[in-house]
Amino acid sequence: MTKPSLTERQNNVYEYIRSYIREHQKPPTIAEIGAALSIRSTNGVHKLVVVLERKGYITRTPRVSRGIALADSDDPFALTEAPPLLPVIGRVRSDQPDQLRLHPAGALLVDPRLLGPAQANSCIITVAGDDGMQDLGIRKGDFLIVEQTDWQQILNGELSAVLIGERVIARWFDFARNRFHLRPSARGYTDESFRFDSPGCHIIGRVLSVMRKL
Amino acid sequence: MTKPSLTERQNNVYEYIRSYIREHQKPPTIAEIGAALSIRSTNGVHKLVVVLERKGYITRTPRVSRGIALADSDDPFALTEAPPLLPVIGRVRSDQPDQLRLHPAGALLVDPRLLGPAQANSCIITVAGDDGMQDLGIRKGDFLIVEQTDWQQILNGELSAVLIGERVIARWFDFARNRFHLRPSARGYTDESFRFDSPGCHIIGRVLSVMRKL
DNA sequence: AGTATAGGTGAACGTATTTTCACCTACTCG
DNA sequence: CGAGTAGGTGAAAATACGTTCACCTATACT
Repeated sequence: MTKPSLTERQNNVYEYIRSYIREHQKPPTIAEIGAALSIRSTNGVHKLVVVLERKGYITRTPRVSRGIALADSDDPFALTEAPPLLPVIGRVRSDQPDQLRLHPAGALLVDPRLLGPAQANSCIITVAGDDGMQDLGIRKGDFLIVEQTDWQQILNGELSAVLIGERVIARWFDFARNRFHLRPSARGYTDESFRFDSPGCHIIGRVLSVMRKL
Repeated sequence: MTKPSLTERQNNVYEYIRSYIREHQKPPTIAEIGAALSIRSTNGVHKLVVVLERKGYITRTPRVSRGIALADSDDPFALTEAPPLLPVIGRVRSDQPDQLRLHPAGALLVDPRLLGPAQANSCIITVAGDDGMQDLGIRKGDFLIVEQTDWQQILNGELSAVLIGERVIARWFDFARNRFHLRPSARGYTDESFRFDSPGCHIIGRVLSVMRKL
């Protein structure tokens, strides 16, 4: 898919945007482009920028300052293929599961292959809160890559991440007769079950991968 | 030149800025930081950001939108530095340990923090060849991030990756009386020991982290 | 008890930035 | 010629964004 060619003036703008991003690590404002190319009216720049977007050279976020991004996927300065940086979830109360993505305790870079078919923007990282899945090789403190899903989408027998109280635990998932049954794999832990609408228990999603720093 | 330490909240802000830049190729606005960390007043964010600047973690351009930049040029998340892509080692014979980095079976992107202080270019990824460290949560098939080192640099009691025959296994390392003692953690596996110059056994290095795709 | 520090709220203010409007100039093409 | 396109000026409107002010709540320290 080859893009429409640019006029000389359009190319000037495009090249300036690239060089500005390389130098400043952020896109220029409309006015900055104008100053660099001696265009006195921001409107003149605006029109050029609109054309660049229509021709597919850049993308823009309306009404956002510095809302220009390079579209060119094989451009070394574009944000293409930025490896997924997943938020590591800190302490969250199970009665506020919607705050899961807030208060991230940090973020970890992961290889997209650890996510399988899941979309990176629906994945988060939690910390295993107990040793209930020790026989599976999951230990307390391990990082769990979790695909956030509705509990309806988790199949019986899949490994799920569950928020109980303020901690996240991994368990085999089993839904029957209006109740979750959460089965551990380790001796010393017992099955627990909750009503699907229980306030003390929130199914976060499917566990995709495990990481541990020794 | 070590910087003053950050409070938890300050660190939240700093990490968010880093991840935002990584994802969007431009710094966040004050309001965006607030939204992400559930700070309703831009002033609350502003104060945190001012502290980050005073402590030397970021630099700012006054009154300019998205005027935040990471100060730390050797920051692992700076755009200039590519995230480490470690080779995944395929089958290698223990009598040819120097071919470890040849014929990689692939490569995985890892977060530099999983490496700890180790240099990325001395690290490789191997696949655990047995369940001898099951009690440590390492199972056959797991990816092991290994810092390649001389066996002399491994301390007794550290977890080592060892090439025996054609497979890599993880074991507790113990050197005494001119012999390696390799201790498993799982029942059903027995200690093995080798002379330090034994041809059938090659110490690859220290195990830093474990990853597993479920 | 008194004080300092970290972290907030909510509202106001001023500037930065994008967007739009009316109108202009030069060039190309049928 | 008449119409369309590219690129512009200048000004005004509409937000986005950074900064500041007054005041509040914890927690730690002396």
